[in-house]
Amino acid sequence: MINYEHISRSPIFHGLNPQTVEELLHTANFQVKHYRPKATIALQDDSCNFLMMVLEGRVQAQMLDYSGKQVVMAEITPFFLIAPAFLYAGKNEFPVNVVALETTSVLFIHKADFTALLQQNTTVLHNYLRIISDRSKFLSEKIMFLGFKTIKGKIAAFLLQQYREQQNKTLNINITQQELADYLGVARPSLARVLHEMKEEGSLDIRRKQYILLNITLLQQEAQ
Amino acid sequence: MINYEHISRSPIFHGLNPQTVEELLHTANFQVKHYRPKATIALQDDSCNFLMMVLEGRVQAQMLDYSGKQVVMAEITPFFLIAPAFLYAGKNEFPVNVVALETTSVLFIHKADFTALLQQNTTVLHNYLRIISDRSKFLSEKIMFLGFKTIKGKIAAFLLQQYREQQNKTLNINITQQELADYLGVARPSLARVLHEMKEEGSLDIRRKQYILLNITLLQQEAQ
DNA sequence: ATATTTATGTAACATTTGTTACATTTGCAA
DNA sequence: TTGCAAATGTAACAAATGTTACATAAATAT
Repeated sequence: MINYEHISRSPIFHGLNPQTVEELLHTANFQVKHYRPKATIALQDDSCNFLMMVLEGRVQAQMLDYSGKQVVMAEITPFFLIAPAFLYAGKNEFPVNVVALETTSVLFIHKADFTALLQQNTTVLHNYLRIISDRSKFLSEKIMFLGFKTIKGKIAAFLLQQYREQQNKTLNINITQQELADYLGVARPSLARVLHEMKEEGSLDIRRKQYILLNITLLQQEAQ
Repeated sequence: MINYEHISRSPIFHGLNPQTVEELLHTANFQVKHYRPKATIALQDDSCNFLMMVLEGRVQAQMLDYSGKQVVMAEITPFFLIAPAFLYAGKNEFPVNVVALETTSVLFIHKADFTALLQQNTTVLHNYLRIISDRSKFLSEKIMFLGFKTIKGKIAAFLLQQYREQQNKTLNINITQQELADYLGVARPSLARVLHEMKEEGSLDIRRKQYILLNITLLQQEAQ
C-alpha cells in the first residue's frame, strides 16, 4: 500500500498535496516493485526508460567505468529519484546498474508517461527541472574545487562557498576530514597537514567540526 | 528579421520544421535584442529569468568565483542556449554575467513563457531535458577524470572513453596538448612527460593528434 | 621559400602531495 | 566508569607533479 502522505514529501512532488499526488500518479500509470537485499533493480538499458523513486529501503546506482570497474555513483534513500539525469540523456553508453542494499520498494513510471506528467503539471515540471539543474550546478562547483592546483586553494574555495551560504564566519561542517578529503579529491593526512598550515598562518581556526574563518582576504587570495 | 530556417537547427528545436518553430516562438512571446562588442547582455539576477539563445555573434557567460574573480564559464555561438541549467536552479547565488564578444543578437524568452512552451510541445521538452541532462553527464565524466590521482590514470581513462565512443584503436583527438592538459587539470609539460612514459611502456603510440592504442588491457589497469 | 608563430619535446630542480605508520584524542556503548 | 572504535594529529620518506627554461618541430602567414 502506498502512503501518499510520504510520497508527497518527495522533492519531485514538492508543493503538492497528497490527494493531487495520488491523482497524478494514477493517471501516469505507475508500478511498484519490491526487492530483497542485494537484488538487482535495473540493469543497463532498463534504467534509462523509467523514472525510478525509492519508496522504502536503500539502493545504490552503480556504473561501469572505462576500465570496467564498478563504481558507486550514488546511494539513494526513500523518496529520492534514482539517476534522474540519465532518463533524458542523449546517449546512454554508461551501463547504470541499480541494486538494493536493503529490503526495498521502488516506484517506476515509464519515460513516456512521465513526460506526459511533466506536461500536465507545472509544479512537477518545475520540480524536475530544479532537481536536475541543481545537480548540474553541484557538479560545476565540484569541478571548480578539483580545478585548484593546491590543497590550500581547494580548502579556501570550499570554505568561502560555505561562508557564502551560511553567512557566518563560524562554519559548521558536518562531515569528517576523511569525507572532506574525498570530496576534494586528496588524501586525508595531506588535508590535515594543510589545515594545520592554515591555522598557523592565521587564516582560520578549527574546533572539531567548527571552522572559524579569521582572515577572509587571505583565504580569497589563496582561492585563485 | 529572424531566419527561422537557421533557428530551427538549434538543438532546442531539433526535429521541428521552421514553420512550427515560427509558430511556437510567436505564441511564446519572445524578444530579440542587439548588442555591440563588450556590451553587457545580462547581469546577475536578470539572467536567471530568461531563456537566452545567441542568434548572431558570440557571447561569454562569466561567473564570479568565491574569491571574487571573474571566470569564463562558456563561450556561446549562434543557436546555442546561454547557461540553460541556471534557468531552473533552486538558488541562483552565482552572479552570472553575460557579455557580448562581437556584434551580437540574442533571443529572450521569459521563464514563464518558456515553461508554457515546454508543456505545449513535447519535442522542445525532450530537447531541453536532453541538453541539460547531457551537460550533467559531461560534468560527471569530467569529475571522473579529475578524480584519478595520477596523470597516467587520467590519460588512460580519457583515451578509453574516446575508444568507447569512436570504436577504433586509432583515435583522432582534435585538441592540442595544452587543451588536453587544461581539461585534465594538469600542467602541459607534465602531460607530455607522462605521454612519453606511456609510449615507452608500449601502451600507446602518438603521431600528431592521432593516438594509437596498443595495449588496451594495460590502459584499463592504469585507469583505476 | 622564408619568416613567424604555435605546438611539442625535454631537462633540472623545487614543491607538493601521497603513503605508511603510529600516537593521541574523541565519541559512544557496555 | 571503562573500554573500544572512530576520528584526528603528526612525522619521515617516497613519489608525482609543477615550474622554468630552452630546443626542436610543425603549421601558418608573408
